[in-house]
Amino acid sequence: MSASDTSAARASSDTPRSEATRGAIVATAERLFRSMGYQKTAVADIARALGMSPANVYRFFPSKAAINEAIAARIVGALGDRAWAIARSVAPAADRIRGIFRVLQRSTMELAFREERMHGMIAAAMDEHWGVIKEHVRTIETALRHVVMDGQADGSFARMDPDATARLLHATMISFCHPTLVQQCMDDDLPALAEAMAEFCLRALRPA
Amino acid sequence: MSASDTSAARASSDTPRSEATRGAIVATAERLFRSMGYQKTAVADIARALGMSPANVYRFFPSKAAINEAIAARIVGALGDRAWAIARSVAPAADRIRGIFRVLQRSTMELAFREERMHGMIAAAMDEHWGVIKEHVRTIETALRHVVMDGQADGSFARMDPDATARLLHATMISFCHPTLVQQCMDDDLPALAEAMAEFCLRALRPA
DNA sequence: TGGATGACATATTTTATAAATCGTCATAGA
DNA sequence: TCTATGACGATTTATAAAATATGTCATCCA
Repeated sequence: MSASDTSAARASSDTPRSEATRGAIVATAERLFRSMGYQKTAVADIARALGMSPANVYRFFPSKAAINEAIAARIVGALGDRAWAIARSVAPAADRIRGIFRVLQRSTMELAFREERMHGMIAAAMDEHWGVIKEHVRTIETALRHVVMDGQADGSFARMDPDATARLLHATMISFCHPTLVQQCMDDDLPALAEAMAEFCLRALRPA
Repeated sequence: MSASDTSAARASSDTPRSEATRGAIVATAERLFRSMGYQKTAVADIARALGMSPANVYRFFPSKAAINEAIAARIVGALGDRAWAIARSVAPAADRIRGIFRVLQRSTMELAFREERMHGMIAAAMDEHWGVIKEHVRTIETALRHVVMDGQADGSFARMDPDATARLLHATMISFCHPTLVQQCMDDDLPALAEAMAEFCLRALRPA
């Protein structure tokens, strides 16, 4: 659901065949991006790995940037999925907030440590306003709003504007989830900050 | 008080004469940094503008980086001063929190719009962990702690750990005060975010 | 005819080279 | 003696040329 409609070539209408080829391109590109970085891999590299001509890749993606975005969408899509898995769980709303804070912090940190290449790509995506980022922010804020509304419904959260509240919760997460910042604050104890921030936000959310 | 002891040359012990020369160098450097950017101005430019030789500049500063830091210290020092002016005022603690959030947001935004060059320098200072930044963060967090403790003393804030609370408040401000982020989110309504975030934090601070 | 390709024009990146800057030091003037 | 300077090596940065990458198109094959 997350990373399929990223304005792909659509040269051929969405036949299953071309759908599969797009998937193969994305999978191969992701593998190459992991090993050599997205800036160093040429579409010629991707094409060669798939045994096709470079020109043919452009039958399935309108540009290299579109391939970049598709991979970035997979990465942030995984984050969004984890957040939503918690948002939709049956735990108390407060625990779901804690869980989302924790999982997004941990995922971002793992990305930064174990997949520096991908981490750098996401950082670039934010610097350069790639389309996927806006979508991802929306996903996270919607998940947060979902939990906020649940908490309001069962009386554990105060009745503040759900949209505004979700935006604020997301903003508080930026300090330990934004790629640029986690790289700047690598020596800080970000997991502890995330935990403390969740508790702080829950204080703000408690009913009057 | 803010930007004087940034590890200057100290070649000559702090005679008033050399103190004045250091000030002249800083003032000239700042002017040049404003007009042509800190990376494009050579110490030769600074020296020429002052009618002295480049080598002589190094009698007062141990390196170009030290000059950069001195200027950066002036910039962030001004921010810290404004924050402290509010922190020490006699307004209710809650209003002082609001004021600090507002003034830091506005100052950062003005820097980004009206003095792009300096804004870029501060962003670089954060990326590259210049010493001034750690100092500045401490200044801001101490000012926040000051207000938090005042609020706790008069019963308007809950009795949470003042240090941890100050760190959290500062972390929430990052989303609208960090140079990199304000440049990324220039189209967002950051002033409104700052206002809303202040109210949100005050909810967290209110006593049980 | 639908799908793939080699060849090609343009834009970007890499590389090799020249220029400039940073910072040190021995020396000169007050 | 204290302050300032010109000259100098090491390192960075600007520049121009070569190489590579991107994206398009007419052509070719099933």
